[in-house]
Amino acid sequence: MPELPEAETIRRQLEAEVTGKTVRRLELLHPRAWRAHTSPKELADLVEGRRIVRVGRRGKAPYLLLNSKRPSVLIFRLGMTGLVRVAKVTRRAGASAPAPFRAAGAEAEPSALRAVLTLTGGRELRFYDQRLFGELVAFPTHDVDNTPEFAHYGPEPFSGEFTLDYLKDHLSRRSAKLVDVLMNQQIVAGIGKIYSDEACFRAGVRPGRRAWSVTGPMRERLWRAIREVLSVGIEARGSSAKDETFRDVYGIPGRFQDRMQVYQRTGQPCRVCGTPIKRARIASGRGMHWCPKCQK
DNA sequence: AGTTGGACCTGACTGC
DNA sequence: TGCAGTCAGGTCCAAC
Repeated sequence: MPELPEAETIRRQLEAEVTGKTVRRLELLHPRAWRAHTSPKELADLVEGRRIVRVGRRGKAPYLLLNSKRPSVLIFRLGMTGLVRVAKVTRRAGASAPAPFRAAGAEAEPSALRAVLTLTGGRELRFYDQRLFGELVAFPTHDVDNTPEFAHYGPEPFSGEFTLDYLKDHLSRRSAKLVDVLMNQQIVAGIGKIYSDEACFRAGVRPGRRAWSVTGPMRERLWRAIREVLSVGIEARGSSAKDETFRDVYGIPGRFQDRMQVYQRTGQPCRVCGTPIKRARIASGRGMHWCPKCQK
């Protein structure tokens, strides 16, 4: 599932690959590839003929800052299975459907192709999304943090705003489970199932605890663990575990799954103490994983 | 307002 | 072998 490390991997690669290029054309290949309140024409107007001046990321979403005479931003909401690929333009001008893309890594499912941005310089960006939870979103501004997409977001985990006191404050005021608080994008942006479970393991705290019950040295361990585990995830170029379709823009899987301690390891021995990893459901029906001995 | 649970979606997997 | 049922989770939304 694309979370902050996966989005940051995409951001870094796109920055190197497409900065300075101009979007010639946007093709939308599925009615759910863009947000419903924007028409395809509005979206195309915000993207086509504009130069990519910067590549950014907020939480789990990479975005392109575009400009010609007026600024705009194109946000990739990746949802569950969203992928962004960079490819050479291989089809002839005027052809309506892109040829299946084969990259150095695993091949993306051609039927999951939702949108194509043709760029200058013979490159194109392809947006794939198997389960259709992702979409493209654009706004006529560079003030990204104040767009409807991100206005309600909490601080970036690596920003100076995400202090220990900030985390303590939000934990103490919540009765929800810790894992739900960590995944709440309004509290801190960029954490999903994988990295919340892994941060809790690293901090030695059970993800099912009520947030207010996380007190004392646990809070500082958790605060450090969040950033450590996200840093490791970024270094590993994201996570491509068994059920995960994530690939980088070249089609290459990430390596964080090799470092996972609890996520998707139900019943397997804890790498620290050998106790079988447990799994339980949280409010939204999703799973959380923890070691019953290492985590209190 | 905060918390909880369902809906959305489809490929992979499970069990009969 | 085939096919219905289940699982997976990011985000939104309704109900309490």
